Amino acid sequence: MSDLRVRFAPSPTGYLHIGGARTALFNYLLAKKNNGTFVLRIEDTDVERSTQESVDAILFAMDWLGLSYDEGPFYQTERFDLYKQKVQEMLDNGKAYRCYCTPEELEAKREKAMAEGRKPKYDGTCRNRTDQPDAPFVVRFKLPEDKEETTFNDRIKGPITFRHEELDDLIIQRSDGTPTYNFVVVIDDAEMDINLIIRGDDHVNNTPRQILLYEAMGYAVPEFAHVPMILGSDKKRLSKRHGATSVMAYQEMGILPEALINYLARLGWSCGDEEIFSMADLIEKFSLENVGRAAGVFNPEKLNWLNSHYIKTGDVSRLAELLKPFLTAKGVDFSNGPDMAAVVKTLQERSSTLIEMADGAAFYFAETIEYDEKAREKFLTADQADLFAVVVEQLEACDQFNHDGLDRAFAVVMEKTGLKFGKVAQPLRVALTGVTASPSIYEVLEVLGKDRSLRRIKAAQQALV
RNA sequence: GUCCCUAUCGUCUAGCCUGGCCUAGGACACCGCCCUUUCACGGCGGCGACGGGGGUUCGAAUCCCCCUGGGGACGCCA
Repeated sequence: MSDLRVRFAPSPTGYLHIGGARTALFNYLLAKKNNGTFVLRIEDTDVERSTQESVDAILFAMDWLGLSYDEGPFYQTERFDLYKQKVQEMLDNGKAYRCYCTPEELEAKREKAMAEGRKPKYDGTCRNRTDQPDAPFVVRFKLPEDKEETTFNDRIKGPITFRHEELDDLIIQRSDGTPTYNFVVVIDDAEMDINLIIRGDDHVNNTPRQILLYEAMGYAVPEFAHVPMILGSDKKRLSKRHGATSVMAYQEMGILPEALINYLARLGWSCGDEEIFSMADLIEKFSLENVGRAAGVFNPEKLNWLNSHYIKTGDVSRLAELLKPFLTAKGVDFSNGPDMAAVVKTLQERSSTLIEMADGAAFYFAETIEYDEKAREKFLTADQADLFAVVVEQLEACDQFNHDGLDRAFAVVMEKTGLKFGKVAQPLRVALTGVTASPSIYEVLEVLGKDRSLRRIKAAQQALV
């Protein structure tokens, strides 16, 4: 096989969908694995619905995911001359014809066919007409009649055969003169030397006609690999009502790109019992042979689990940077707070998203602690006065505000008060964080630092109920 | 409706091609126990599937057929 050339060809009519991201990922992976070329092409022949904002959003999302392309982005709207020329050639050599049927007529026939239980197909009304009325027309591809069926060997699904009687003469040029998807996709994939087309399952029905178009235009037919769709929890095609479908929505939810990549790759593909894959692992191990043939249900819990894994094992300073926008979004001013990296370290094992981490980190930066009412009633009571007095005394005397130093200080506190550590820790936790769940007390004290910690404890002494 | 695809725990899946190693393995979720200064992490254990029916075979999750379920397509969208 010649050098592998694959492509991702989104239509810019919205954000990058996670289904699209997955087919982009599979293309990218295979290209990298085989030292091939990954082409990005923007399918914007539907000028009505295509927008520059969508193009930007898609490019941005691909960049966030780390899916870089080797060629492109190519825009189909910039290639209309080529398509025009191809349409003319088709017309000239009798492989296409003008059709003057109106959309209304076609719609009526479609409905009639459906009602009668037949597959709606164009009936060929204009197929053999020779006149050229002065009326709007579309150009249709004349379905070749020399074969009864078309078969292709899908790299994922195996051999698939369509009887030509299921097909009809498809429109390759609209009445406004613009070319249609099924036509340009063939021209572009052929002209860009794409030899393996990896795309969504929903395109298998288009494949036989596209193959016929390749043949009609004298192009080599590429290989196809149709990846199954992603479904929602009700096994319906994944859509907004199942939750977020946009790649960038996951970023906003505090998901790391490597977690999304890992999740998307494992949805419908596997490698033994392995679950954790870096991009490098995927490039090394991915193969079409191990892609499943059935549609898969999107499972946010597993994505979250992967995300918690990547947060747990992620680089601290990177996470610190990623966390900042989430803190800002919460209205947390971290300009004078404790060291962000130190904060992150205490939260890595207890956060499954950056949102959770931001929630857990907010108390570090608070000017004054707002106590959870229940926590205050339980732990900041007047009978804790003696305990807090001893704690303040010992922490003020503590000259090493780290684990060992604090351990020595609290040994004294426990001895003087006769309390077990648990009885000391909880009231102190509420004093320092306002709530009953937080990173360990030593970590909190150390990250907060001596001054900030003492200020909070003293404030709590004033707030005892 | 017609055509195409598809079918292992609730979900993602291993196993299927090259039948016996499968009293079907892993992961998420869930439950329990342990660890423990809280919450988590972690460790251990549990729950839980070959859609149904026919074949072929000494033997089928694995091969064949039918049924059923699910998805997709049927556009002057892509």
